[in-house]
Amino acid sequence: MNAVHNAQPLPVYLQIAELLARQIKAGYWHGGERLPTEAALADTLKVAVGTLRKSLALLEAQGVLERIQGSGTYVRQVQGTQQIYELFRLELRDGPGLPTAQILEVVRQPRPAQMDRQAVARQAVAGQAQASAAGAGDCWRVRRLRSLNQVPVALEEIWFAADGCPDLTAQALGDSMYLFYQQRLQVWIARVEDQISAAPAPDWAAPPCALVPGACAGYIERLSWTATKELAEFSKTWFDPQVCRYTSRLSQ
Amino acid sequence: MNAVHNAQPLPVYLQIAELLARQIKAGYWHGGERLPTEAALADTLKVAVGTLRKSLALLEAQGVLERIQGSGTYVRQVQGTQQIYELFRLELRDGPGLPTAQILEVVRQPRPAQMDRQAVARQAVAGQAQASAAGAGDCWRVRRLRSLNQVPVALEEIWFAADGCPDLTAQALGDSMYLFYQQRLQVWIARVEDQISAAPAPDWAAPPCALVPGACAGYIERLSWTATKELAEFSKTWFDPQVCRYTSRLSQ
DNA sequence: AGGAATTTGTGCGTATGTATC
DNA sequence: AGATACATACGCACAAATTCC
Repeated sequence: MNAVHNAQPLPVYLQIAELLARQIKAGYWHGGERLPTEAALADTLKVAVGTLRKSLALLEAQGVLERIQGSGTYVRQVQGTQQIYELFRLELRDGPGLPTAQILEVVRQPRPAQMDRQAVARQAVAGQAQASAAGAGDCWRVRRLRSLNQVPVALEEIWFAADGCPDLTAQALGDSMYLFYQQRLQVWIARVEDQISAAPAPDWAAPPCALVPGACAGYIERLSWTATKELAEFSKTWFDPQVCRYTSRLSQ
Repeated sequence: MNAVHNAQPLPVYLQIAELLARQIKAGYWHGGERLPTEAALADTLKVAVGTLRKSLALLEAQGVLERIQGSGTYVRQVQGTQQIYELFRLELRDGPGLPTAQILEVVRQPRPAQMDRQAVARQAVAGQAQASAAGAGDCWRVRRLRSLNQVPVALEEIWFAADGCPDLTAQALGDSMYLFYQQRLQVWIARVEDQISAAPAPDWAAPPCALVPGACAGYIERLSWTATKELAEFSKTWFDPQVCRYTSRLSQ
């Protein structure tokens, strides 16, 4: 099964979440403001209240909104861009900033070993290891410098399958890899798993990033899956713990 | 407003999630196994399908279950203990292990500055800074050594308000602070926010933990809130990045 | 202080779409 | 192709928290 050509429309609740996030980003709703009530919003957006609630819950989990029972739904103070597509979770120490990216290098490489991980639960049941399939096809490896509010904060190394994307130049990649995946590869990232620890910065670390090769840095490994549960991306991120932090919110 | 005496029953969907997590921990459902269908489970548990789905979604977000459309709901392979109360998110590099804790120290201290943070969204609207209220009451500071499968992996420093808990000894604290909060203080932790970076290990680091004072370690700061949005806990965790990682899952 | 109105949280039930087997 | 199982969407009733009068 290839990753190309599954250009299905997004579920309504994701469209709504995306719409609201864009409106907030555009300043239509400003930080601290109270949104209309669920009933009013659902009415103007022509969706059921339950559907809207799912969108609002998602935006709350992402830290875009705060919902207070009996009071209302509020926009949290500062916001970055592209809340939905952008699963970037690094924030400056005084709060989220505007994320941008600068491409440092684009090369073609053999698929790294970390992308061979299997889905654990199914494997144990289905028995047959559902064919390691694509095998060890080539991957694109992209190196980027990430900034928040123009401040360089992290270095990224990203791998994704080269099939479905025979040619790739730095110009084709924008600030958001997820937007690129969706618009150019028709691949929608539905789930990510991050593992955060600390590690020496890579040997290609150099100014203008404050990281020094071998010096201690925050370190993130990310696996991203498509809506069809196929592994779509593997990335490593080294960030400067003096300047930014990884933020994770969980509610029950 | 004090934190004591709000012993309200948990919402049904949390009770169900708790029940399922305990059954899995007890081995009633084993790793890789497929659970009964939503309809069957909802029927035996005497709840509506929608309510059960909320429980299953929560357990999936916590990494306990994996749900596959058209196939079923599966138990993920290895599991720690107390999935619901325990929001511990450190895992060994080969997967989650059984978490335990050893109390190193319990002392009474003035409230740290980090616990004075305000709810941003409301503040901007309500204007009046809703009374810094409790002011700078005393806190208990607990230091613990955390292990996974008997392997020491992290050091923790935890603060929580001393009111409602005038006396505290190491014996009164179990392996799970959240269980302690719930059973002894009647405080239910509903939401946590973690910020992960890297930092030098504290000067009280010592064997049997592999961390060395001043050496680079993974570093987590956590704020925990009650269901009534009151700040309940502040903690710092230093972990050995050679042995374990912080794991964060997000799906849309 | 207190009660009514407002607003989100919880729970229930149903119908339809889509992926898997 | 048919049966099974989860995903999405709709709608309603009541509880709980907040706000306003």
